[in-house]
Amino acid sequence: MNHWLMKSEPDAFSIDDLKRKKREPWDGVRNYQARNFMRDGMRVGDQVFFYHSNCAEPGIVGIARIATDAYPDPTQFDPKNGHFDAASSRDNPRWVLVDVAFVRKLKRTITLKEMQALPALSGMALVRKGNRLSVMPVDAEDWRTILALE
DNA sequence: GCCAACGTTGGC
DNA sequence: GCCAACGTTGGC
Repeated sequence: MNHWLMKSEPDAFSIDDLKRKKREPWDGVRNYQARNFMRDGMRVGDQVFFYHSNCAEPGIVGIARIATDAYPDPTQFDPKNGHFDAASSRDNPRWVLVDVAFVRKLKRTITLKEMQALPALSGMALVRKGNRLSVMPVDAEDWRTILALE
């Protein structure tokens, strides 16, 4: 079982949105590294930290679960969609997504600030300066360390 | 294949 | 809203 972290801007899609909808296609990822993690790394049942970015208190707010294998992201084919990619085709889709299912909210937000302050997490991609990846793996040990903060 | 210009991400 | 970091694009 692998562990992951996925970022979302709460103004666009928050942990409460996922709780309400129970399950959601994680569309709009347009970064090759993030895509490759979804396509090649994720397996159904993997656990995910749901992270709120670009907001007043960035941090991990909940846990989700990978509900499907990767499949083509339909938004890349829709010219009216903000994530449309004219260079992609249905025969050879460039972008994929996975469905993500709600598991639970954390009792509190584990903030980016406190994770940055923990020496045990200094190796985590999330806390490295300039990190912009929206989908990333989380070590089993880091996963436990973070959950213990809750 | 280099690299400048440009666009985006995301913390602050 | 600012800006640092970083990915992508495209001219050469």
